[in-house]
Amino acid sequence: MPELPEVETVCRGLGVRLVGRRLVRVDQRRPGLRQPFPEDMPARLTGRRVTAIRRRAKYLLMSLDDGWAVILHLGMSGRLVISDAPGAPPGRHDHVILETDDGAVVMFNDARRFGLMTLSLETGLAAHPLLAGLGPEPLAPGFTPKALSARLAGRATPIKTALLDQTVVAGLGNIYVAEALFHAGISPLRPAASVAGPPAARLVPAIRRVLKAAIAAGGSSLRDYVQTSGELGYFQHQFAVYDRAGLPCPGCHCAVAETGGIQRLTQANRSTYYCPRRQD
DNA sequence: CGGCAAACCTGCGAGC
DNA sequence: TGCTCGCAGGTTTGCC
Repeated sequence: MPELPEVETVCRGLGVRLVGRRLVRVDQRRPGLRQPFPEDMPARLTGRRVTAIRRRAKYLLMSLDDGWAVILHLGMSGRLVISDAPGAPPGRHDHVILETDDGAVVMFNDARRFGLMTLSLETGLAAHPLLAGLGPEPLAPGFTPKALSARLAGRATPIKTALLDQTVVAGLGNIYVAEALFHAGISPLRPAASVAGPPAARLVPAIRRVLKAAIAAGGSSLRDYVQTSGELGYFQHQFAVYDRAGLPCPGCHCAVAETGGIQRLTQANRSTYYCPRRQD
């Protein structure tokens, strides 16, 4: 579910309610998710003031007033929902509950438990194993066609697979890779190395445009994802190819009977959607 | 090292 | 109705 636009949306929603607030209650309801929670996590968070919240790739980073930071990942099905109902009974998959000094309640809910929450010293974040190897932020100025080309050079793997690799570019997932490749007119089957150069000059702005539009729409809600307010995202209504196998390509303006419409195939065990006529 | 399949876990829709 | 199967936004591990 949550790729860069969804995590960015959640990050902004959390920032509004948490930055400057003190955590007065932390309820940890299981030992961990993808990995065990740190020893005594509730005790180490209780009483701390939140000084900043930012996003790196698909990770949320929450800085505390004692020099520590929370690293949080939503996995496939994670949600962070804020309410104003302290003491409300937790739901089946509410794993960690944070309460602030002004009555906000943040529920970390994750049915599939692929999410993650851990602690790191702020000064050690850059070198943290989860974060150290990440590639460039696609919305930052350093993400240029030249920079992307350098990371694709020499790679035989399909461009679809390469863009899912978080060390190539940070934050893309299955949805936005498909959408960006469509808008750039690049086949997901092309060897990554062949995208270096002129195609990368189309791909970089396509990635940026798709991500910005998705953030503006509050992300994409397919099954699990909601914003911190509980509202759905609505970028799924703007998908050109993702989850649209057999439907008409928005670029071709041809009958599905003639073109076959959007095609679905499997690459590296994930579904890929594309239009063979407009992407080569 | 590069690339791919499987594993992690739950829920849901489709088909029988 | 109820069962089984396949599939789902991500990441890591282990095997060629």
